Amino acid sequence: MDDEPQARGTGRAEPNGRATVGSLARRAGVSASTVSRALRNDPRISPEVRARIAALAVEAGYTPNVLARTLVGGRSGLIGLVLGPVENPFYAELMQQAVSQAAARGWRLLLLHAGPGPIEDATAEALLQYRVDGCLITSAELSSRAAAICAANGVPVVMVNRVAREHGCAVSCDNRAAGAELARLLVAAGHRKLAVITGNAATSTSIERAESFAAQAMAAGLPAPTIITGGASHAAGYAAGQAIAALPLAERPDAVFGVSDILAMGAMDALREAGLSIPGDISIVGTDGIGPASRPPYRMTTIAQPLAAMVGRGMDLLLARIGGAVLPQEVVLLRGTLIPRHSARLPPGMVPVS
Amino acid sequence: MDDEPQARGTGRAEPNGRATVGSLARRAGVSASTVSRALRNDPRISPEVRARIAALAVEAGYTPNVLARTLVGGRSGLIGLVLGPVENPFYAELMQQAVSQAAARGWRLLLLHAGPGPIEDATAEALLQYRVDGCLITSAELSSRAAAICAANGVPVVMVNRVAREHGCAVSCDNRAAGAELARLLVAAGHRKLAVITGNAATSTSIERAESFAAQAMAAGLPAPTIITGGASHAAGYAAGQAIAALPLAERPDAVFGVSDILAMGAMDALREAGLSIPGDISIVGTDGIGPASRPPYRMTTIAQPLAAMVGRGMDLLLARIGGAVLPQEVVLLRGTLIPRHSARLPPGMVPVS
DNA sequence: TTGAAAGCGCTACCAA
DNA sequence: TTGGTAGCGCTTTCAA
Repeated sequence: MDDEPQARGTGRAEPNGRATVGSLARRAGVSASTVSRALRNDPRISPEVRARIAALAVEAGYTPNVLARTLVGGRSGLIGLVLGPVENPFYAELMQQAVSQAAARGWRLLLLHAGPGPIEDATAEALLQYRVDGCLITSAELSSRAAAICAANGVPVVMVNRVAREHGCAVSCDNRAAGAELARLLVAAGHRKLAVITGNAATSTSIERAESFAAQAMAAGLPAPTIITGGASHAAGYAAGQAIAALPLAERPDAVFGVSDILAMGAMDALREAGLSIPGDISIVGTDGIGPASRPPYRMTTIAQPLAAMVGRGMDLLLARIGGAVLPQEVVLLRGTLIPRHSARLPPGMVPVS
Repeated sequence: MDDEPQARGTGRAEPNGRATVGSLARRAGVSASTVSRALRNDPRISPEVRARIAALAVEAGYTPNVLARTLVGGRSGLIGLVLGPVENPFYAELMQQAVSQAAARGWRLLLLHAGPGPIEDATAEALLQYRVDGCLITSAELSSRAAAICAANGVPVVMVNRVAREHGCAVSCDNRAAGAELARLLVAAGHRKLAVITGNAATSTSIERAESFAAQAMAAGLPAPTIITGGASHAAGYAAGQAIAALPLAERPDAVFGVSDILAMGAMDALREAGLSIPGDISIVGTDGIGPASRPPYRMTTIAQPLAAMVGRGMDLLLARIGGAVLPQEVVLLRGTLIPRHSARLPPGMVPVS
């Protein structure tokens, strides 16, 4: 293990490894406790001593060893991050938010998983091994093993864009409101035959959006929307679009709701390839508000999720529980924003963005 | 710290906190040393004892505290990850590769940065504070501060998709070969007036691709390609496309090389909006091989980077240096793969994919 | 084959 | 205002 020759970098002030509280104490002629306190700006340390130690620390290139600090009983400052398939830009955008907002709070992210499917068991262990203070989950599912680990060890969990079925808090877009709003929009625009492309069957997000969309359509007196099985990828949306294009004309919907933008984009690509014009022949709407959906080929009418706010609220929930406080599990629903664009025929008077 | 009411979840075997080597030792009636050795499968421990302790560990839900293990002198098992702007799916795809390949090697990723611009100084510190064993950088630039930190502290650094200017190893696609190959392709297809949309001016990736593209074009007897200033985003490509469309007809190129797919996609969107047909009026080619570039609206002719191999080689380089071994800095160039698609008129005999 | 002791770097408690 | 001591959880000599 350690018998390899240690090539400890170039001329650091500390000849033999990095500066420590101990080495600073020796050089300053004070005790380690004093150094520790001075470095943390403990008001009990005299200004002179504090300044001297601070200068010394800078000179020596001192960096506190967070691991040791954590060992003695504090927080690790680490948040476990679990991401869904980043083929969906939604997760990539969410990740970028998470990184910057975590940094703003002095936290670091331990990237545990990214991709489809649940966390592997071995990875879930890392969450304990590194003593993460909390966990931010955005994947389709927290593996039951990981969930058990968190629950059993008091690691707070917050799911973003998902409502947890078992353990933990959640921050989510108001998916029911979103589904209903899109249905109302399509109805008002004069559409009579709706279809919905479903997402991952196991996710609350997909279910809620699809259900409320259908319920609203029926409440408006339309027949139940045709249900097309989709998935979580562009490819799944594409396949769904092909299926729609293959429908006999009498059964073809005049408006389609893809429960996520990436899905709706796939469907749009397939429908256009089949020779249909959007929104001339068929209107398409999605949800999420991802960047690519706004670009010229798509100009997707969608409900944008308030991503920054969602991540922020998620971290608030985490922070409140990291102290060890026993708080009730909380579900926060944030309202999305309708962005009317050219992918759908719009109700009279509604003007598309851009 | 520990006097707060600990909501220690459900019936963990250890009533008061997590199981430790010490607690297992007490329960097994042996010393901590023995437990430590047994858990690490030290051959000196008798099979019976080892089995007994292993069983006990499982029963108690024991997880080693990596932080403590690191403290005593070992590796942290942490790799710092620095990502560029994830608006470019290339970085998102790279991240997914990095996560799975790191996990396969028993490493975890500390996500330090994601987005445009260099790491903030405060973030760079984290890399020392958490004692990362190495660093994987894919951002436009390692801030000079972060570079200095790594160099001064013997933290191995590998840049992926970038050739480091100062410190560290690099794994990159053979960008010169890629640029030249695309130029040859366009020339062979009969194009006479080429243009190139440049990327971030500071990155080796962009410079190499653009330079070799231009050199090859001129070597084939064409005039120097028009240089259009681009950037790193779809928006930058879009602006470049608008600039091209605004050119007087006599100056308009008949083929455009965007040094990255995302850039080329933006340009294509703008050119189409300006009423030009692709590849009828203008051929467009890119580089990277990102997923969205293969979809119907784009069908981008591109050179795909061998992402998995690049990440793998990057981790190899890191691994070799993490022991502390003093190895020369190494630059690994991997060859990309041409994927001819419909965004460009192709040379006779070359058939587009899909 | 096992145990005792020391120490990694840091903070907290109790004295002074 | 400062120092001494102990201990977080683990590994690793050195002894037995």
